Parts: sequence; C-alpha cells; structure tokens
Amino acid sequence: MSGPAQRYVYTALDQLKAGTVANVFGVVSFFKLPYRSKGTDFCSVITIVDQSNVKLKCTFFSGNQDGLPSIYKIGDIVRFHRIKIQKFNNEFQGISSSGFSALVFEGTVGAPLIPRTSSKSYSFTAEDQKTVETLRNCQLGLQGFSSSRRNLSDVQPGQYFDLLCQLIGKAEIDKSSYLLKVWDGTKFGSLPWKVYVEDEALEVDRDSISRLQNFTIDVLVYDNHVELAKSIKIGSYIVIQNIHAKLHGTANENQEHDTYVEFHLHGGTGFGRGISVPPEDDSDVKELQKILDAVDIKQNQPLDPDVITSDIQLSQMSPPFDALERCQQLSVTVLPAHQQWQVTPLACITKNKAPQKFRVRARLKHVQPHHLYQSVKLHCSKCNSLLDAPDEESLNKMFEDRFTDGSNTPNAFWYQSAVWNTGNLDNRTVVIHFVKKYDILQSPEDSLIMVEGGSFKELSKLSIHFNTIIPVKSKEQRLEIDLSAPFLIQGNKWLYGCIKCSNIKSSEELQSLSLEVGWDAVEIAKVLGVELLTHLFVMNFTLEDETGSLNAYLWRHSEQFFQIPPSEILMNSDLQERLHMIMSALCPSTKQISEYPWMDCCIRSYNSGHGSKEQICYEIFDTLLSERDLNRFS
DNA sequence: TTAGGCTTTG
Repeated sequence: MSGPAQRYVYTALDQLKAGTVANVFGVVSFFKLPYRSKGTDFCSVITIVDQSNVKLKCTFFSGNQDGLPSIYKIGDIVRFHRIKIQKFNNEFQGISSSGFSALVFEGTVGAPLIPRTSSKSYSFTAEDQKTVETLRNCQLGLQGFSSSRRNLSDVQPGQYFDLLCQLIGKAEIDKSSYLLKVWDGTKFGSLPWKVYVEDEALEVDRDSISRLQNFTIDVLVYDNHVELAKSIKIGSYIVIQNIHAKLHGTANENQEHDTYVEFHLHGGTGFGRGISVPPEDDSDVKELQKILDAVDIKQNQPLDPDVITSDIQLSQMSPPFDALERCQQLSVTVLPAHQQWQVTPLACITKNKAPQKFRVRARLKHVQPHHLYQSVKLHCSKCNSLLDAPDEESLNKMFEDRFTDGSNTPNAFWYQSAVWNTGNLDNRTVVIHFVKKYDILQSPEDSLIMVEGGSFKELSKLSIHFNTIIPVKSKEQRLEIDLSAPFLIQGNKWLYGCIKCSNIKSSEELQSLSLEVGWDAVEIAKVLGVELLTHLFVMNFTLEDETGSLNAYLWRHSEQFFQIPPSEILMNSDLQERLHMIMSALCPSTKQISEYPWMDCCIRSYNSGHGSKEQICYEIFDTLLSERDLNRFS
C-alpha cells in the first residue's frame, strides 16, 4: 500500500476490540528494552496509556533490534501502526502484526517533534503532531505511571532506580558480571562501595577517573547485561534501568561508618532491567552534558583527596565528620507531590519560556527582606492587592484613633454591654458588648465580644480570655465595623478586610449567624460583607547551584513551606523564634555558601506585567521544609 | 515461535 492518500484511523485504548488490527497513540508507562527472546527474534514489552486512562500491554517481536520501538524513558510518546489486539489473561494485549511500525517521541513538553523510527518512510500529519502535543501536556494527569529516574544524590539505600549517567570506566570481573564506573554530576549521599579491579583490567580515561573519584559509583551488571555493557564506549551517555542500591551491613546508627551501599544491575529483564544508550540529541542527554560541564569538582569535593585517598581511610574516618558530609548531601526540603520530577539546572530554567514547572536543587544564597516584619503581607485574592501587615506601632496608633468616652454607645437586645473606665487621666472608657446566643450569655472562652475604644494592649489582653473580638465604633446609635484596623481577633490571629473589595454591612447582621457552631471567622466575614485579606510571607529567594543563580518568590505557598501560620507570627514570639531559626539554618551568614544546605524546590515560571514591561517571574510551590533534616543544620 | 511487565537482591 502506498500513496499520499493513505489516512490512518486511531483507536482510543478504551475502544479496542479483540481480533482486530489497530493503530494507537499512547504514553509509555512501562517498558522492557529490546532483548533476545528464546526464539529467533528480539522482543520488547511496552505498556502504554492514553487520555482514556486505559492501559494496554504490548509485546513486540522483530528479527532485528532496530525494528522495535526506540524507547528510552517512561513518559515517551508512541504511535503504533498495525498492532493485533487479542485477549490474554482476561486483558487486552497488543502484538506486533505484519507491517508493524512505531514512531517514538520524547514526552517532554516543548522538546523537538522528531520521531525515532526505523521506518524508511512514514506519514506524520499535522493532526498527529497535535495528538503528540496533547499527550505530552496531559501525561502528568494520567494515572498509573511514575518514573523511577533519579539523580545519585536523591537515591536512598535499598531503592531500585533508573540512572542517566556518563560511562567513565569499565572492567570485566568474571564471566557473569561486569563493572561500570559512572557519574551523573551529583554525589551519592551515603558511602558507595568500590569494586576491586587490577589496574590493567580497567578500561578508563585516566584523567577523568582521578578527577571524578568522589563522584563516580561502581555498578556491577550481571548475566544478560554483560554483553551490552562490554560494547559501550567510554564517555557514552547511558541509562541503567532498575539499579539496586543495596545496603551492605547493618544500618545501626552507631556503626554508620561500617555500612556502605552496593550498586547492582541484577540479571534478567524483570522490572525493565537493562542498559540503553540514548541518542546524543536526546534532551535529557543534552541537559546532562551541560550539567557535567558545569559541575565545579573543586567546590564539591567533599574531602581533601590528599588526605583521604582510599576506601580504607574513608572507613576509618571519625563518624561525626562522616555524618556532617552526609548531611550536606541531604535536601532540607521535601516535595511530597512531585518526587518523580527530574532536577533542572538553574542555568537551563532561564532559557525556557513561561509558564513552566521545574524541580531544582539549589542553595539559598540570599533572602529579601531581611526583617521578618517586612515579609508579612496581606493579600486580597479578589483584587490581588498586597499590603504590609501592620506592626505593633501601627496597631497602637490605629486603636488610639478610636478612643471614646463611651457617651454615645447604643444598646440593643442581642448583646449586653459593660462600660469600663480605664481610670487614666484621659477619661477614656472601654465598652464591651457581649453577643448573646439564644438570648443567653456564653462563658468567656466561647464568647464573641464587640469592643469599643480599647487600646492595642487591652485588646491583646482580652484576646487571651475571649474567643472572638470584633473592634467596633459607635456612630448614630449603631455599632460599625471599620476596616482601617483589624476587624476580627481570634487569639494570635488578627484578621483584616480589603477596603476596596468589602461591602460592609451593619454589625446587626451578626444576629443572622448560625448559632449551632462556634464563631467561624470566614462565616463572620461573610455576614458582615468583609472580603478577608490573607496573611502571607512574601520573600525573594536568591537560589544558586553549580550552573547559576535564580531569583524566586515564596509567597502563595509560604505557609505550606514553613509550616508556620503567617497570620499568627506577629503576635507570637515562639513562632518568630522558630522562623528565625529556620532562616539561619537555610542561609547561615557566618558560613561559606558551600556549607549551606541543599534545597529541592518546585519552581513555576509565569509572565508578570504588561506590554514592554512584561517579564518572567519564578515562584516556589509544593515544597516544604523537613524539620528532621533541618535540625541537623541548626 | 519468541513473551505474556510486577512485589527483584550476586
């Protein structure tokens, strides 16, 4: 069959029927690299998923390896033509049928749309292009796949992981095992093992092996992987799938220096075990090349190589020094939602258009503002305005402006009032209105009180005893809410309303509150027509890694990041102390930056401003401090 | 024909 008129029909994975031959698109959620079957052919097993969230397991055979799809990474996008659909174990299964052909695209949004294929001629329409782009964009939302690709610095003992790395040395160990020495520009956090080999057995680039000795790991590959391992040229970029970081010895804390981690690629093809050599124009390979070129070996050298030259000396090192070095490999933050994302060097981020999302691993070189009170802001989610949160001095002034002699205070049936003369020379009074529930007064800890004329200090004291305080002013025989000061106080939370967006109603509306539940700030704001302002920390972090630096804001996700409520910190010295402790651990001004802790952060880029003033900004999100890891630095 | 992911471990 030939000719330009050929049109292909693609079937969604939830529409497949047994006994048919179909054409499909999908995202790779699992794959076995091509391997020699027990018959005459090479074989590859690939599972794909599409927007219908239905998976299809496929088994393909081909007389030569090139006839099988060139997949290097979970998330790659595939287009298969002429696969036979049949039932096996009560599931649909795709098998290569006569004329089978495949196109494979990188799954990364924005990567070039160049298909990997062995077909001499193939169709690729604008519609196909759209399908690939759609699958790229939606793959994070699809269920049922996660990549286990890691950087060495993120690997935990015991894990199985995939590693994109550069081969810098190799050696035959015996018939069924072969040694690969590799690095990926990051340092493994625990003590890696070194496999003993005679000098003359090791094929290696002598310069790089000594220069990179603290970055390389030894991986032993077994059985079916030996043949391929032998054939790979030194300097190649390779992916080793399903390496086992096997903990040797006991994980006893007191004997930490007795344990080390071995790296094995076990025999067989289970769990996608295998080694691949992606093409040099692969985006991940290009990125790795950049990282490896940029790594500052000197700065990252953990130990003086003249002092520590062999593994024997390493193991004799005193535990505290060893432990300190390990701490510096740890990240003091965690990314609960995006652990599978790969790290992007800071230098690469600024080359991308916005909006995009990245994971970075960097140190906090500098923070603005320097003082805590300057970083607490009030944000209106409706008009997006950002105001400084008033400090104690401003609060004093705000409430002083509302002092009263108590002569005009109105009475009403739904509250009971008490007048308190402060006894000060200014003949000032504080009037407290106790709001009734079902016509009954509540105990102080359950009470909502409206207060006229109190000072900041007096309101602070009242806030210890009463559940909720609403500062009010009397005007024309009514109690009024005024947004020039906090409109509601609950313990350490002093809440404000947006003057622009609120549509203030009479305090009498408080009677319409549901009395079944407690005094909910959001409910109260609603009945009073107040558009609540949210407290935020707004900070500008200057992050730095081996490739460059980047300014990123921390604001909308700041409470999640610090796990400290910004709405309470200005009134709570314990919280202030805690934030201070965190900032000195993240950015300890007394130390060299190489001693600062690493932080893994999710960063999103976005366009800000208009017209010629438009610029790309960066924001930290979905990232939180790990108290346990942070404590090692403080 | 072959393999049919998968709860691995030198």
